Amino acid sequence: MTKINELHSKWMNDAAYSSAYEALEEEFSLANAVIAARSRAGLTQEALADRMQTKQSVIARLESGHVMPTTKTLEKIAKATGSRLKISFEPDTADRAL
Amino acid sequence: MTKINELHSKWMNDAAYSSAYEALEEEFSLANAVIAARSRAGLTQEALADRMQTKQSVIARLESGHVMPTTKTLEKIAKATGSRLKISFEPDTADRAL
DNA sequence: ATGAATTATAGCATTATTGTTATAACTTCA
DNA sequence: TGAAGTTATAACAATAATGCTATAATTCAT
Repeated sequence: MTKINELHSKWMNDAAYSSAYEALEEEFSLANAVIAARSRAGLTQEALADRMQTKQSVIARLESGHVMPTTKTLEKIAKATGSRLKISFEPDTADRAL
Repeated sequence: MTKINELHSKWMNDAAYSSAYEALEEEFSLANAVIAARSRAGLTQEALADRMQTKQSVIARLESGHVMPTTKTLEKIAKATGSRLKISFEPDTADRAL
């Protein structure tokens, strides 16, 4: 049981997820990106941790926004959630469409 | 003298910059992103280091691609180069335009 | 070629993230 | 309510990034 799709839809309009979406501080926004990636993949913290060969507490810590993770960790998250990590520095003054 | 704009144009078609642009490994691509951001800002490694309150060797190390920097460091780079750091996990299977 | 400027490497101390275990808090469901 | 499942916190060791100094290697201009 415990259909992960149900969990997904639950997460989509629930506590951590939606609240994280409001705050837009970089640090917090990164935590949100992690949560979003995991949510998309339909994984629990523990399941994601397993795929990353680490522990659930590590994921919780990342999603808490209390650490500034290394890009190595971000890469692992990307791979484990079936996503591609994109890091870029966008010029501040650039006034292009997207 | 030593107009940084000249340096910029020099970098634009030179060694590190263009060669880094070819290799597309994530790790190396990140180093490239750092180089590109610094290049756009028209800063030397030392000038960037100063703005980041660190040392030239640190920047060189980052651009060498031998470390997986923390997001804290990436944020500093963004601020110092007048850019905005963007980190995202893009779904692998997503087949959208951009 | 000489010298100045810029970048690359090395080594070590410091600091922060990560690994790990344990446990609490919270939610959902029977 | 009670149990299972999920997430949050704490504490500490291990690991890796960062800070720093010194110096080599490159590049560029004169």
